[in-house]
Amino acid sequence: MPELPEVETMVRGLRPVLSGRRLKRIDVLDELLLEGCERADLERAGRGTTVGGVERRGKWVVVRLAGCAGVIVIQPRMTGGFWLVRPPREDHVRVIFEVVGRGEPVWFCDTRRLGRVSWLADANSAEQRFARSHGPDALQISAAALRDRLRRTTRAIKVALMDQKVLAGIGNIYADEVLFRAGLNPQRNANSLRRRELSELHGALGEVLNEAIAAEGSSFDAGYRTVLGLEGGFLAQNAVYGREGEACRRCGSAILRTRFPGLVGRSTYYCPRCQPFRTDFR
DNA sequence: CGGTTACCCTGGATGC
DNA sequence: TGCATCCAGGGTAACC
Repeated sequence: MPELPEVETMVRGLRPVLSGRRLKRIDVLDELLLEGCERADLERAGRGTTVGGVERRGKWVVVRLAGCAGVIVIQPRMTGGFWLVRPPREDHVRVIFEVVGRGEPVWFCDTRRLGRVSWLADANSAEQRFARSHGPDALQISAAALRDRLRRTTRAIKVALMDQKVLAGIGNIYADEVLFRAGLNPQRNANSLRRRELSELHGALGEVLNEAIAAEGSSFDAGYRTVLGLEGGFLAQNAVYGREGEACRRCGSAILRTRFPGLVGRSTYYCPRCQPFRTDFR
């Protein structure tokens, strides 16, 4: 669920509390989330260390530690999130960050424990690790780079958009929203898109992501919340995701929900009229 | 190597 | 009420 807009919202919420501040202590409550480091490594890195900055890389949260203390990388994945107010479920707290001079700690919670937390001794190695598994950030990618990357794959355009190696930051919700905005059927082969369609897609990408960031992301059920425990408002204004059977805001047709090969177990929402599979290539 | 699926996890909803 | 099943979907290992 946390995709680019949700992670960007987390980072913006964490920055004033962590950036330039000194960590007192890190407490790892659930070692299952640790990846590529020991509990002792992470806890040692956090003792008395100043935070140099908090940044987003795709769907990763990167906490840079000052000096040569390395970086902490948090991948919220499905249900991970930060809390600056006491979280509703104490048993879902996985890591606690105590900050010097701040009464309450920063909690990292993760209901389903699919999130990952790691500490890397060297900031450069973290960047390299990210670059090996990710393409350009979805908010930064140029129209030309997007075009080049999409015409190299025969997969469905939605599958390609969600591939972090193609571009970083898009998941199931925003893939559907971006494709609606661009008027493209999610099952179109990525390499079948015309130049104008790719241009539309690039424009839609920036628009949708920026609108979602402005709304502080997408919340439904007991999922994602902002660091203050508030719901993100994007799903009150979105076009298709979660709107099966409801009227398309543009043409009034009923929004459809489907599943298709290449995206096992994942729902795709689209408007059959605004996003026809066949196009007339006017 | 590109494309596709299974699996990791838990809690809430649904069905009998 | 109790129990089984399904669903949510980000990421990666493993497969064809």
